[in-house]
Amino acid sequence: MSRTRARRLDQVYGAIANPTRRAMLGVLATGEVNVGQLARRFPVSFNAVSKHVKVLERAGLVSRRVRGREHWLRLRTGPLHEAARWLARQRTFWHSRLDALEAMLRDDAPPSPGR
Amino acid sequence: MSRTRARRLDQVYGAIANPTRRAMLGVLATGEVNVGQLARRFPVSFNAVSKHVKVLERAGLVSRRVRGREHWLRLRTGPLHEAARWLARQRTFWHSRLDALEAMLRDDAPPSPGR
DNA sequence: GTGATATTCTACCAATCGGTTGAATAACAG
DNA sequence: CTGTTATTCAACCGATTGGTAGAATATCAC
Repeated sequence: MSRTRARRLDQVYGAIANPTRRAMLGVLATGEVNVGQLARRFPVSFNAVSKHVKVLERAGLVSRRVRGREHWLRLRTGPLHEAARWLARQRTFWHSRLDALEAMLRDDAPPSPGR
Repeated sequence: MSRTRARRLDQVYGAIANPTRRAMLGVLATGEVNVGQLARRFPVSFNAVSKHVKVLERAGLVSRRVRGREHWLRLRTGPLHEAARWLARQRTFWHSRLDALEAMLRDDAPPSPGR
């Protein structure tokens, strides 16, 4: 995996690791909103929301269009596709590996059938 | 979404937001390894690896079986399935919402075809 | 027992995070 | 121009993070 792709994954997973930001993406999915509208939906300060938006923006999950004094935010699904694809790929890879391993252990020497 | 499920998502996404930990999961997929074997594969101190393992463990991605003085680690795919499923569900939901929105804007008043 | 090995625990550090408040900037409304 | 509104910027705070080093603990090998 390329360095830049890895960092993008860091940023996307880091962004959605926060419940407030996950909820923000949900709001963004209903259409473009500006920062103030977004802030009114969350029990934190305007400035905190502004910071969260910047995190989402840095991860490429949100784009910003400045229209007068208002900043309109738009959900970008590209990075989500990437993140989902990486997860799915790794998941199946890991699963097949573990299945093979389990089969091997079953034939050979079960160490502790635990869990 | 339940509180505990949300926190589990926080932990899983937080865990895989780190490239070293993602790589560790890759190693774990090849079978059980103990902490020392894992540490030898990464250019950080043994203690740093021990900490990373604890993060993965707290996220439910790794289980530990103590055998004498060695701690054997095993990849747990359950939380990964959950995380992937959540991402896939949200992704399609957001996408359909955005498609509907785009269609509406196309019929009504294109604000700026942007991107 | 002694010594080596595997691991965690404790303490520390600098950086980041999620939050706040207050000031600065810029655009609208009169 | 004045004032209000929308937003960022700057500074601060306490908690967390990713890393280190050293001490403590427990197991193995002799």
